Amino acid sequence: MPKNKKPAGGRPSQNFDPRYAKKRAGGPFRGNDGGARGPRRDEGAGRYDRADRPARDGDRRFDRTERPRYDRADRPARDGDRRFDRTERPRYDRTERPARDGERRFDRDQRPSRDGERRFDRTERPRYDRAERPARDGERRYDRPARPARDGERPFGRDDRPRYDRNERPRFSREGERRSFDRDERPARAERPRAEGERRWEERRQERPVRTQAAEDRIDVVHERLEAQAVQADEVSEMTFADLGLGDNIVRALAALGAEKPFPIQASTAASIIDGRDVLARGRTGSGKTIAFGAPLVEKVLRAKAGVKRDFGRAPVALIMAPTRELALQIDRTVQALARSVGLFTTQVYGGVPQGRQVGALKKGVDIVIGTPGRIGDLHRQGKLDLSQVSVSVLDEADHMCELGFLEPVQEILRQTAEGGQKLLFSATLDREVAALVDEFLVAPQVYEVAGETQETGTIEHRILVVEHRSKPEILDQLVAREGKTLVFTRTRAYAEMLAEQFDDAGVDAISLHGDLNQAKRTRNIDRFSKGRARVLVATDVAARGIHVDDVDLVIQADAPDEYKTYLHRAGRTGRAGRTGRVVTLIPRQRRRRMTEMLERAEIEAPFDDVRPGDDLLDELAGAPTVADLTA
DNA sequence: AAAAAAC
Repeated sequence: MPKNKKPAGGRPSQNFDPRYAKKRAGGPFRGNDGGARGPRRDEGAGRYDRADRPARDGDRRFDRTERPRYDRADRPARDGDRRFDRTERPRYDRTERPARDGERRFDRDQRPSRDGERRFDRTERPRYDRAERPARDGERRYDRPARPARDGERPFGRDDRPRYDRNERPRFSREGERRSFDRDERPARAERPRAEGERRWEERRQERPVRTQAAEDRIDVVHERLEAQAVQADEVSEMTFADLGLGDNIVRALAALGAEKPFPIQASTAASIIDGRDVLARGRTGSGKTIAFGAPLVEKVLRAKAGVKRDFGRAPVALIMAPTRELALQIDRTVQALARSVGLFTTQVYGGVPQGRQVGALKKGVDIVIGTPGRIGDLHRQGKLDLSQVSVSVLDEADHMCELGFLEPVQEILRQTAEGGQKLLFSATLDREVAALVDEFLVAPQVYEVAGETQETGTIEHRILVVEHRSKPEILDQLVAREGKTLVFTRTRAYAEMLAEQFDDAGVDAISLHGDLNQAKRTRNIDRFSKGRARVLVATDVAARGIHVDDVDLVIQADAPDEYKTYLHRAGRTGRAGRTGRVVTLIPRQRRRRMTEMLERAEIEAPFDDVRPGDDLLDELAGAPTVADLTA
């Protein structure tokens, strides 16, 4: 029973909801962060706000957000227009000029020190050492418990490594340099007779030992458990959300979100989560993972808080982490709705926006924090986010969060949460990669996947188009000239930007999404695509995972992905929640073999077709996919 | 090699 009877509206966290903040933060500015530093409307509550009053007749209102910022540098120089470029002017250095006659130059260090004069000498000052200062009241110091070294583990310390000596390094020499390579002289690889003992790239790759045997064994245990706990979809098909142990308010909130009946992954994991078990769960893209962890998480936090007053400034007890800001925002939209229904509060903590708002929300007190690792770690280090009370941590896209660059910050954050806290790891491609986290943080995890949930039973049609490199732009133009929503993936940010412009020039409403855009623009663009105001979104892999946009019926991979997991996630932006979708991947001729291997790993069947601009097949593929296409 | 994630 929620202690807090106050309705959710009018409570502080509304101010931190990006949907409300959007108008203020947004703006088609180039190269700044969307004017987010301006005065905030919610700061002086009750102040008269002109924008809030309905417009009077003939009332002209100036809307800052609609006017593009004037950028002098963007305008071509007019004739005789002199532009000053700071970088080109050499710095004026007084000391380099010869002293003029009779000029006295003052050099402090040369002059004998005057009586009683204190001179500052860096070397005399003792170094400030945090560890030597007695801990302040309530200050928590992180001290990693000394743990015996694991087998084969090298303790960290630079001293045992021999110093790098420049002079011992063999000299670089151009002698005996390889003859320059001539493309045309060499026969194509397939035809070229194999030299004696030659192993080709694919074979070499297969032979390469990837991990030590110990690591392999440990990982296999995880993998086997994954297989062992598969839940049959029909076993749980009769369940309702109430049967799973969720309270009335949450069940009603779920219905309002359009979730009337639990999907298999939701039905199978809920009981374990509410029980407080550690959970690993794999569920196909679009199978409802957010609700699968979100609803039981809210239920659990609610039970833990039963009878406890919601104190001002209370520390969060649950943490959800995601790999991108957009995904964190999207998760919050679902979890916040569930949490509010029972009087709990959530806040988002992610980068690219000023901290103030997030810190303000934390100061008031929240129960569930949702965000990305960078800012969460940052606020924690600044002492603005107390993680010590977090007893449930969720990692969405867990395998991705274990990749290079993500793993360490994630580990560091999890180490700051309450000892023995519950951990939930979710992903559509949950695999051995999560072993690093499982080993350190999970205790006897329950592992779930839904039996029979394979790509073959999915609702997505896959096609591979083999194209000439030079005809790629035209082919893409032909594919995106269509009615439905199209999501185009590229490998780089620059190409995403370029394609969006190309489509725009061709008269197709296209926008981009990638890490070179400021957060205001990112949020605005994905919002425009969701609402259908732009029918084509060209994105990097920032949009590959987890992002849900209704009714995307065509995914185009302008660049093929490098990894089968990336293929599955990108493809999973369509065909969600049982709807049909189509994925078209463009590859150059020489990539056929690699593509075939990738599809095998992903367990996807897809026909290959050679296409040229203007081919009827392109128009066909641009049309809406039907169920018949899937069975064909 | 690129993308993501902090200022």
